Amino acid sequence: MPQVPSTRWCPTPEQLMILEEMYRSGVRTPNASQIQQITSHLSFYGKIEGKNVFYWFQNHKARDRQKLRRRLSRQQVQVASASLPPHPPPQFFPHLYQPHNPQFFHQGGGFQEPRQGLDLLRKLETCSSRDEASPSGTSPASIYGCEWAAMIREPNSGESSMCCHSLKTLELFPTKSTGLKEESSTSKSSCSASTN
Amino acid sequence: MPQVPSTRWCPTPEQLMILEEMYRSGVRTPNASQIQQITSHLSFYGKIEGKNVFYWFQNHKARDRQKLRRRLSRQQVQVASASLPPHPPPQFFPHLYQPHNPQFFHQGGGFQEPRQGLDLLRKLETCSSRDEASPSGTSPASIYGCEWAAMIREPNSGESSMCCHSLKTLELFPTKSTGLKEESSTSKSSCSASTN
DNA sequence: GCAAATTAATGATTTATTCAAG
DNA sequence: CTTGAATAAATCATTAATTTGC
Repeated sequence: MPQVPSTRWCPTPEQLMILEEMYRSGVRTPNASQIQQITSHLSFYGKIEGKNVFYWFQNHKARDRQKLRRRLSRQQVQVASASLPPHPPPQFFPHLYQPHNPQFFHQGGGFQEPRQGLDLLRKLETCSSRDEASPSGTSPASIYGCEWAAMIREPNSGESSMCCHSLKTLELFPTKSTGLKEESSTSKSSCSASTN
Repeated sequence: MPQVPSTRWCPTPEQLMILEEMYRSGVRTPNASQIQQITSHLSFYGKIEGKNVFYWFQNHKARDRQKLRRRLSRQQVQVASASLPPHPPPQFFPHLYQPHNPQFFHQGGGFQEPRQGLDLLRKLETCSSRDEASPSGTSPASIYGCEWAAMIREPNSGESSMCCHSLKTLELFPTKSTGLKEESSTSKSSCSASTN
């Protein structure tokens, strides 16, 4: 018997076919129960574990996003180079997100990812607009009492003079434009957004 | 047409670079005037507000500490495991799979389902659906065994049977192995014989 | 034709973000 | 401010495609 039987799962064509079909149907992040069932089902076509299903969806989703992002990024670069905006608007990718397929696992009315961390970006910057219902210290509104809050309360005073960036402390940081990876301007900053 | 201009700040690579450089230089908790200056400087590279800077340093500092703590913890674990096994490493949570964990009981209840993930993964590992046992020591999580299977069991959905491949929902994926459909979409179907 | 060498895909891990609760 | 939970992003690692010299 082979000493190194198999270090990793290798999906059979049937398994792959089914997984892709599910993905096309909108499955993105199956929960434990779903993974369990999928695994059971796919095990009919070959050895498979729950983690394989989990990883598959994770990777497939990620690489799908990656593909899209790269595509958009390229477009963005073209547009940006043509206009060269002062601040490149973070390009998000409003893309795939499961249209709650009723085909798969009637749970919770078809929703699978009720609150995927997609609209996560919404919160930080909008803190001022949702400060009302803040129970206590958790909301950003609570820190508005800090000294720095006074500063940001006056966007005008700041923005009008936002142009001068010659500061003693900041001088120390040469604006060396380090080569970012790919994805152009959205590499590390990971303006990860996804739409629900 | 900037579709939904994302309500929160997304640092540009330049901004991020500068912030990180400042952090490396020792900046941790800038006061209002410092934040003001930083904001002014960074606004050259993109839209930004004082609160963004404030939050960034706050979070970055926190995560840095966390990182350090984690690293130290890991080292200690290694040393401890080599010498004495006083108690399970702090990274592990023996009670993770407790059946009363509310996370896994929302599926049928019309509740929004919280995120899943690491915990789930932990459970998924080393839970083979076929006969062959996982090669000992391949994954770092063989410690959990198949606990996840028990965990994800739904209390009242009635579909907790994972033994049969024919699941009502999965029936929808016709296992038609009509030997075809190998088009461009499955160009990645590596492995196995009948690929393309 | 064939294997060693190289490259492309992709499974599996690790790390970083994010939100929410404490 | 801290910590837990759940990803998503980044990365590592292995397998399959393919290229290449013979």
